[in-house]
Amino acid sequence: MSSCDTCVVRNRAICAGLDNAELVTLNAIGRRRTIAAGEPLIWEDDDSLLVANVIDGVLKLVTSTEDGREQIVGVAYPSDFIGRPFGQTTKASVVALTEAKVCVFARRDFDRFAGEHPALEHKLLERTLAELDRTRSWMMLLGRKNAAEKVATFLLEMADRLDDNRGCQAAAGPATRFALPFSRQQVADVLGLTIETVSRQFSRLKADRVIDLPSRRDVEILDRRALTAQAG
Amino acid sequence: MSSCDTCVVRNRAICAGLDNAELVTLNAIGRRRTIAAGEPLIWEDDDSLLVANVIDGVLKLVTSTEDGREQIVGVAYPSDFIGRPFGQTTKASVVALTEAKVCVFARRDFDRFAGEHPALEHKLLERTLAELDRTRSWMMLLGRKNAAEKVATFLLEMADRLDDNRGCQAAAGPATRFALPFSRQQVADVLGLTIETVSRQFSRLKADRVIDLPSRRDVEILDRRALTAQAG
DNA sequence: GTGCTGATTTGACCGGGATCAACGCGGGAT
DNA sequence: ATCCCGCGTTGATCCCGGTCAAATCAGCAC
Repeated sequence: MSSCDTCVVRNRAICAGLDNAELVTLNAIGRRRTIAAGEPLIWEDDDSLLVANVIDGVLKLVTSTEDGREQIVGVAYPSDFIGRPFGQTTKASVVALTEAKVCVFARRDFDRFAGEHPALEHKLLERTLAELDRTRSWMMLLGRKNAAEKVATFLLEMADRLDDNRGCQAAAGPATRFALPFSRQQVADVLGLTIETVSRQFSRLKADRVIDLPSRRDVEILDRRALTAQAG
Repeated sequence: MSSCDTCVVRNRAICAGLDNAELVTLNAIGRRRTIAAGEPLIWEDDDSLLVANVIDGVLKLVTSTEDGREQIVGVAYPSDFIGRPFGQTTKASVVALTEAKVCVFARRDFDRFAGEHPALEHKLLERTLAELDRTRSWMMLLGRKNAAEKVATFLLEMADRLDDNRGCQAAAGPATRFALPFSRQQVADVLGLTIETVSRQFSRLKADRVIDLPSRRDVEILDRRALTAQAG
């Protein structure tokens, strides 16, 4: 994606308000990095050594119990910020779901830079508050929605988020057809369900002609109204 | 609590780094307010008109579906910040669980003040990041833990948080005996369970001599090790 | 004290989603 | 083409936690 070539400059979300000299400095301390699908970038409960900026691709934030249960607690799309600035340890692993391009900063460097550039901290605060809102509405889903509502809500959010982030161009309304960056197991880990339940809900929605599943990873929303109704 | 008399000055969490003149200005735009138990301060999906600083008491942040299901998505204790700065609408209602003292700011005033005082924004960013971490670990609980694990985790967190916030004095390790600020229904709303299930888990823990329930709102942890084991 | 009211506990039963198991499909290697 | 192998789907059964109902308890007014 040519307009995303430089590491940070094009990231309007983080960089709005920074002047050119500041952007040059920020670029200087960041390092471009490509992560293969399935590769981790940050480990749960590790020292918080790096933070990063997603340029392209999708990553999951995941926590797990000793006995192997996983819960995906967040999903990072292009222009999202990942990692834990101003903190000693990370509380979630970050793993690439697709091949991902990120701009990595040593946390200490980033913290220092941020402390000296209030405009950056302000943007970061706004994003963090928005992420907190999103996370809280996901709690509603996990705690109070049934399997059908969870899957419908998930598909609608997917359509929105994947569209919002189609490269650097302007958004063009929610997508009706898209490639899921998740396996069935990962969908289950997002929704607090099992793989079998997710599969059954997908099959049911397909049988009811609410969605179509042209291939394992592709979804087409046929009846957005019905899907919205089922999201509760 | 005498050392908390002024509205903002004593709130180390938000105000560290502000000089005296700044504190005076911030105090000037805030208004002290007492909320009776059960009274709302902020409504879900409303315009974001005010933000506030908790001085004393406990409040819940709650979202609900049209059909009346509720999920508590956060709990605010003294020194916590509530409301949605830099945003048009609020995504959760805020309701006092106990009588609560808060320092209320018109959001516009607060936003402007924050924009002019990077030290305040920095503190707010740190708190928001910490809250996001806490919220994400709560997602693990909602999505992947069973009823016994949820209740055990809840009691342990309660003991920690209530102790951390005993007035303005220093913490003295997690409490073993405390008054729950929640009704059984509210515990259920935090954990994504029903009131009956919560009650049964409490009864079971009492029968197993892991906790004691001297009265409906009081809890005493008799066997912290066992409780920790059950938290998963 | 009695009676009222709402919260909590306890019991009986049921169902949604988990679990266990078998099967199908599709893409890659050869 | 065939064989794998991992992912996904479908079926059968089970059980945890929800639902409905009744009993009990704690305040509070009088």
